[in-house]
Amino acid sequence: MTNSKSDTEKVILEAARKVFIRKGLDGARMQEIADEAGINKALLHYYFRSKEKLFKMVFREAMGKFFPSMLMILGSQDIAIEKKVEVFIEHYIRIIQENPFIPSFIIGELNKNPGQLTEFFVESGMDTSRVSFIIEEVLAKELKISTQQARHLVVNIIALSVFPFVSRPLLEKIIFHSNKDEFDQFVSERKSVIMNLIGTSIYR
Amino acid sequence: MTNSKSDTEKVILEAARKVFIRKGLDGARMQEIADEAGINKALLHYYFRSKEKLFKMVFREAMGKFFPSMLMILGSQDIAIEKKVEVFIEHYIRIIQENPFIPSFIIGELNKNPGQLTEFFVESGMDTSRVSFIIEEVLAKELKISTQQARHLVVNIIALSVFPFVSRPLLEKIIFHSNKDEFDQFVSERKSVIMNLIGTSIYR
DNA sequence: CGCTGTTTTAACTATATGGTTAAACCGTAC
DNA sequence: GTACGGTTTAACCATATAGTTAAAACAGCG
Repeated sequence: MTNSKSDTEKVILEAARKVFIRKGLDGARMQEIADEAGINKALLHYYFRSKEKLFKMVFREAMGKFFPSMLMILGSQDIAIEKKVEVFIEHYIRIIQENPFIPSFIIGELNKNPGQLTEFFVESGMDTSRVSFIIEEVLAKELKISTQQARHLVVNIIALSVFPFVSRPLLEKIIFHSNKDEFDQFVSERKSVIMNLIGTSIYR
Repeated sequence: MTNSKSDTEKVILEAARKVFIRKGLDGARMQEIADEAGINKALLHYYFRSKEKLFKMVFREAMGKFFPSMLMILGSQDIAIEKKVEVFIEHYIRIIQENPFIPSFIIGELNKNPGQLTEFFVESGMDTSRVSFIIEEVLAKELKISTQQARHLVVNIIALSVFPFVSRPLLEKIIFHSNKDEFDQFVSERKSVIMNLIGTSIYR
């Protein structure tokens, strides 16, 4: 058996992450998570009380991989805005590549339970006024564009970065004829494609 | 009771569409679909055999809303390519606005069962070689760009069109402070933002 | 060692779920 | 009216599921 309480919690969380992210809340089974963790199912309840509480932790953690660091990059004061956008794109694509299933997981679960899941995330400390500040006072000001244009910019970057991953099964099948190497090549080009596209809109 | 077999099938399909698209395969309950349809649950099995078969029909139908018409628009021979891209973007955004939950549904379900769901769609008649033809022989040729660039273009258009909808709960909360009117205003601007962005990359 | 608190286990529970069954009902044709 | 095939219903069923329970096992301390 594991050495201590914190190890068991960790083992459970790791297993839950794997299972929830691929199966979603409804599709995941507590026994499956227990099997993945190599523990007795009753421990899930002992440590986390319920399936939903366990899911909440995994969901918040998943969200937390994507948003806070974006604030840090765009909010930093010692880099030129164009460079910040570049680093942001680079960073974003890298995070997605390291966690390719998380965007689909978030999108799918949000569709099923938008209200509560958004609250889970906001509760976790997401500072929405900080986001607005970054968009209005940093992006818009430094790029000399309107707040709304800055919003569009952020959404465009995220959209262009995320989409190939969330639609991967389809793109591979339909456009790349199940050729994974070609798809991977396509993905490796995304950074420069996005930079060019976004770059022209910033400089225009 | 309904008048005939075809009415009962229709009523079931409509109810199943509503429930599956919001709850997904695992989250939807057969009793819930029966309640939504106002029929006895056993009829679901009588007409459609199983939950999965019913889901398959709904999934294929949902996919069918998004892809075939894109081929028609881009494949038509009597419009200038730039106009075709414009009509494509316009059409795509309109379809999404009319079916705002479908993209999230597709993305979420694909994450859970990529192999089989992709097959469901391909089985339904999606002509992947026709897609390649459109990308290579129409888009790439007419725009005088490489096949790979044409692929990026299609993915960019879809990404920019779809993303605000799949991330709506979050965007509304984080960027628009739950102001639905502002979000709707933002969405209404997407067409022109996307056209400008894509337009500059086409003409560059 | 005994005690206490914590962790883990195996068995159990109440309820839900997708699916089945048999009979009742309906519409049509003779 | 009867017979027949198709549709619908209410009850039922086998299994799965999240969660509970009580006891065993463990760890640390005096």
